[in-house]
Amino acid sequence: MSERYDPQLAEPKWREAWAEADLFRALPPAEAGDAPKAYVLEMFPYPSGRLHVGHVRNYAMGDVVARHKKAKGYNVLHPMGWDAFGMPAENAAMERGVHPGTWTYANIAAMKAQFHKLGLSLDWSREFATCDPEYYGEQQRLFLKFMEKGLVYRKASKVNWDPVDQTVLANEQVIDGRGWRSGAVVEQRDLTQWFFRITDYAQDLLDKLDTLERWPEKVRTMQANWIGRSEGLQMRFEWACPAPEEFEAGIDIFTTRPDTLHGASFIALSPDHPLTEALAGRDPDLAAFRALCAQGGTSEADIEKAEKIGFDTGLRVAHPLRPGETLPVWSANFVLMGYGTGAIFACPAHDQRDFDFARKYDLPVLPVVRPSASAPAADPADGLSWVVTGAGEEMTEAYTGPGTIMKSGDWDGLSIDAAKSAAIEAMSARGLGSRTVNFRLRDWGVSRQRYWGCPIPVVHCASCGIVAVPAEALPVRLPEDVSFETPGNPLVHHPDWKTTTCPDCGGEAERETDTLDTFNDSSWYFARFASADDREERAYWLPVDQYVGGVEHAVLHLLYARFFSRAMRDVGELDLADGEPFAGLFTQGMVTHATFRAGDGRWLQPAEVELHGGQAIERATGQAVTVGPVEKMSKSKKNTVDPDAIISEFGADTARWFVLSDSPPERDVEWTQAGVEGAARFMQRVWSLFRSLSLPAADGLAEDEAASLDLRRVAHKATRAIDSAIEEFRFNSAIATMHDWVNQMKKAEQIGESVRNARLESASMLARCLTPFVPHLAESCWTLIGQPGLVSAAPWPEADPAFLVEDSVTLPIQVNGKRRAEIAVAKTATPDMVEAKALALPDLAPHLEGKSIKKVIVVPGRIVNIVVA
RNA sequence: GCCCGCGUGGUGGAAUUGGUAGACACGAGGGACUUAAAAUCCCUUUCCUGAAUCAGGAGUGCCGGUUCGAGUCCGGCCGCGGGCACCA
Repeated sequence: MSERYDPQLAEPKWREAWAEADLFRALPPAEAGDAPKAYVLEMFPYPSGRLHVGHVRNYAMGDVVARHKKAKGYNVLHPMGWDAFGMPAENAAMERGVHPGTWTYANIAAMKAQFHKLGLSLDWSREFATCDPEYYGEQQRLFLKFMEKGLVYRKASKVNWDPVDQTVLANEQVIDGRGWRSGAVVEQRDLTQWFFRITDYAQDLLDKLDTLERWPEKVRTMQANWIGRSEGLQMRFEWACPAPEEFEAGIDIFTTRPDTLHGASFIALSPDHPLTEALAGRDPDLAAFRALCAQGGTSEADIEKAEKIGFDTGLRVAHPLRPGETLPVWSANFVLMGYGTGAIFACPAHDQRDFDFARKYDLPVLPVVRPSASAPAADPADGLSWVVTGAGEEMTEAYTGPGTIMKSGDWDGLSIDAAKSAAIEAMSARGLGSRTVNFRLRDWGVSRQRYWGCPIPVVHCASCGIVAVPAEALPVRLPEDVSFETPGNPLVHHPDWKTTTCPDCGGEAERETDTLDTFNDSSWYFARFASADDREERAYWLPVDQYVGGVEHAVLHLLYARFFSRAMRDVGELDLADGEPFAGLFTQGMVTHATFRAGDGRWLQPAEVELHGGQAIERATGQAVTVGPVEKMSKSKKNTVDPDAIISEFGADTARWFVLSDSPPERDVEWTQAGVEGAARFMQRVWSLFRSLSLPAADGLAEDEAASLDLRRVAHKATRAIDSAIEEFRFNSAIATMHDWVNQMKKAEQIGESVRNARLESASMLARCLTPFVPHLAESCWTLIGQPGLVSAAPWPEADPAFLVEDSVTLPIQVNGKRRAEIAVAKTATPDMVEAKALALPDLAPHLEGKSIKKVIVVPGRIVNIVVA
């Protein structure tokens, strides 16, 4: 038996043993007996071709949870698959002429081999790729069910259009107003697109966030902000001038500040408002204004820089509460068509945007809220001067704080909240409006003009319109013979794929050429893992008990999946009462690395750099290297680390151990060579510990009972601490405990044979605690001390409560809150006994001399504090 | 601008309900073993003061408060990170 542990020999051997024993296959519900179920899932990867270290961290975390649950007696489902549709495959096709499917499946094979080397406890029997026709066929069936239920619709919407690639781009793909691939200036186009009615569930998606107790607060907040509920008044302003054609009824607006209605000074319409559009048809100047507004980019930076511009339409509406007063109707670029009604009433005194606009166009500023109830209306000490007309020189910004209503007739003296209610009541009574809730959340546009995605399973028939593809004709398969020569959607250019017949009338028809946004694919894969087609088995496994993935999916993926499981439930496809797919969520941090830059500005790979003390030197040239900030690993900065290289050099266990140690899982961890070497050293240290126990025992030595008891205490306490640390996702703490445990075992090794039995017991427990983290090493150690079978199949060690409590405790003694001494007392000592013993301590005499004791606080088992004066 | 989160040694971090601040690890320094190196093992490592394995003082971003006792709770600042953002 070798003195050194060799992961290259041991790791493949144990993986074979696990495969042979079929250890990680989830049991069907009927075979699970009394075992409770645990569905552990990590976000499945996009098959880019290479695993990166971030994946290693993500999957190592999931594996700790899955293996721990298994050891605790759960029937565990821990599957893996591939999020396989998407742009990179098409890019590869365009750049290298390889078919997206060929490229994707080759990548899957390569990555699966890498996955295998990590020793994860995955049930590969449920593997699939979302580009498998069986998978996307099922997705098409769901799409049609949603359509039947009215959850799908088509409408024209503005999209980012790349005129070179001839495709729609997501907002993330538009960089500084240009397409990320082509570099062409992106245009706004109106296209008819498919949408999912996610907004139907807006309220429920918001409400149920409160029930997701095992989700990070941060993610819940982000989703709540994204859904963006706001309550207010939707009301109508009626004309005080000849009404424009087709808009005779007036203008509907939405406001969250109905309390400021008396301070209204103008109406602002979005440039995209139907009324603006209609008026522009007759007024070239307004048309030019609209064109000007459309020019601005959609990026955040553009919006921030954009100056407020407006156009006076010349129309006027009546103020509903101030007889005889009228308000001008403007079109303004800061009003969005996509929110509320696309029109607002502006109260410049109490809204900064309205204020800026009013200043620019010399519109009235009419304050109707004063900051404090007591201050007289015209008191300059209020910080506001109550200018009623003109440009409001005295106000430098809008007042949006709390206060009391004034200059508002009956509402004077009311609080803002009371005035809001009064306004809503008043408008309801006049039949002009009502309380309304608005959401920031928009319906989900799912159309993509792409080849490598799930085809939308409908046909367009000249006489029947849009017709669903019948169930027996699913899946609608992507054509294999496809060309990427022409820019744009290959499905449109394909010679005959889209040509078909109408399922209803049998006449000529065309297939829909849009494919589904790839977020659809990841919105229900967890249900598919639970079972391909058995609803009861899906009900058994769902919801996912522990989901693990990156925080970058906090909104989109996690929100879409929550929508999908509700929609699936409502079309009778899923038995999930509250519609929540993920009961527990953990978002892990990234793996970062220092960046290195040569004198001439080239980025250098970590392997090209040698560190000497504080100095970094380029190996090839011997020149000094600038060590840059620690950043997320990226190819452009060359600060990536290849997991394969690490595994070949140190083994998978070392890589797993390193990415879980030191930093708390939710935080970023910095990859360092020294840290990896430290992890590798620890593997050897553990190995030597077990090896010394595998040597033949010396005879005839009496047992050292006190030392044995100490060691057993260490083992049982550590087991307990590791157990709860894993359950609470404090893997770094679990690892610190194991370090400490091993240090204690090393000390016991020096004591030797007289504590052999305790060392063996401790080692057996340690091997089982190590298993979720470093399973291969744990197997080798388990075998080394003669334990039967596989430790991966062994139950979690029981911590005996008898060893968790000490007979005596060491209490710190404070005088006026400062620690001055400590005493050892029996666990059973009463506070009085502790107090008496503490006061008698000679160490304390100098601190008590000449002072009177006012109080003695004894917290049993914790601390003694003597208060003196 | 709005909404979250976080500030602890040279570094990553620990301290779970207010109860010995700095566990554990990395790095650094010193030592043992060795012909030498690797490997391994041992010691030191928050700061300041002192006749210095001891004693005293300070210390968890800053200022203040509550408490016998605050890294932890409260108020106000400062700094960093993240999310959203003409959302009416």
